[in-house]
Amino acid sequence: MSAPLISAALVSWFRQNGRDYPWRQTRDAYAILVSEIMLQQTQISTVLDRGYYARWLALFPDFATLAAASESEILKAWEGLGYYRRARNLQKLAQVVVTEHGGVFPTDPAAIRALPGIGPYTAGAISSFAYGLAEPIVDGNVARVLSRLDNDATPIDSTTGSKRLWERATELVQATEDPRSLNSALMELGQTICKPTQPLCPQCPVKKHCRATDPTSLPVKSNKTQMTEVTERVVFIQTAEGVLLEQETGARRTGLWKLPALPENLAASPPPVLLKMNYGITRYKVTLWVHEFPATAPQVWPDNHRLIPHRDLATLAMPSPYRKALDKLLAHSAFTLMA
DNA sequence: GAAACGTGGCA
DNA sequence: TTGCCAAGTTT
Repeated sequence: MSAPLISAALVSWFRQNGRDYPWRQTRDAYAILVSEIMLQQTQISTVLDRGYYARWLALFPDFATLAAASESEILKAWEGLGYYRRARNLQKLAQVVVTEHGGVFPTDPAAIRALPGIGPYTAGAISSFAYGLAEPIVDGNVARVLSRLDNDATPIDSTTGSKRLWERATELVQATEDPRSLNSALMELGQTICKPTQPLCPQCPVKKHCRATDPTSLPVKSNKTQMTEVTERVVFIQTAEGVLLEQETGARRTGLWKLPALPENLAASPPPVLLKMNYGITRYKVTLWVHEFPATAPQVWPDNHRLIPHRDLATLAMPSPYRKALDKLLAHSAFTLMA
């Protein structure tokens, strides 16, 4: 369909209705990059209202500072945002920019795409937002908008569907003199008008061009991963000196701290329960049991276990469920008052 | 190409 | 309370 007309209507709409976010007040590639990585699979309100974005830029104002930071500083600044690999990759990226690009972020889309943690969406976003290049973007919002516009029920997570979306996004962004506004408009339209459950079609700037007969039935997604229930048992061990924590070493939340796992030899007859919590992580529904640990059962803890002084607890990076559990446990603890 | 990877908000 | 969704990338 008529890409120039659709693009023009979107750009015009965005210029009048676009919201004023911090990352739209700058063309600094670093500041825009940080926003794009933080916002992956994460709501704007989380990033802004909880201070992550401003705090990160204050702690790590440029590539050189971020490249030289410690892993613990980075993880602490990211604590609560989830998908912690994003933070690691962001630092790797900063180190690559410093060592291989002379400290200057590349302007070539292919070079941007090659950086760690940068996929097709983020490469297009930075290319257009920071440099004004006519590079396409397809995120969850854009996929919804485009599939409705074309009334296309091809699953957006299929190869065919994805290819089609990127072609359409390319067509639209190349049909305007203002790629920055066009890409912003596509996302913001999905966010404010072309919403998942209650689209505001009467207010839509491209309703004349929209073929959707049943907007809420789109987009179609094929993959549905099954949730699995799991039980997790940990222990709360506290002395006057501090709390015993375990640093994760696996492939997931490596480097983050948690309550120590209940030793295998006690799993058969677990000690009394102090706290029970439910939380979800990716495809798992976890029931977390926090157990007492019998003083009569001395234990040699592996090397990744440390007795953390009370005053240092807040400086460590912990995944949200453990942070919440620890806060509750300490609220009822006599030692806390002494810390 | 499927699965893994966090978390908070909302219907 | 449960399920789905939100500016995706990596393996």
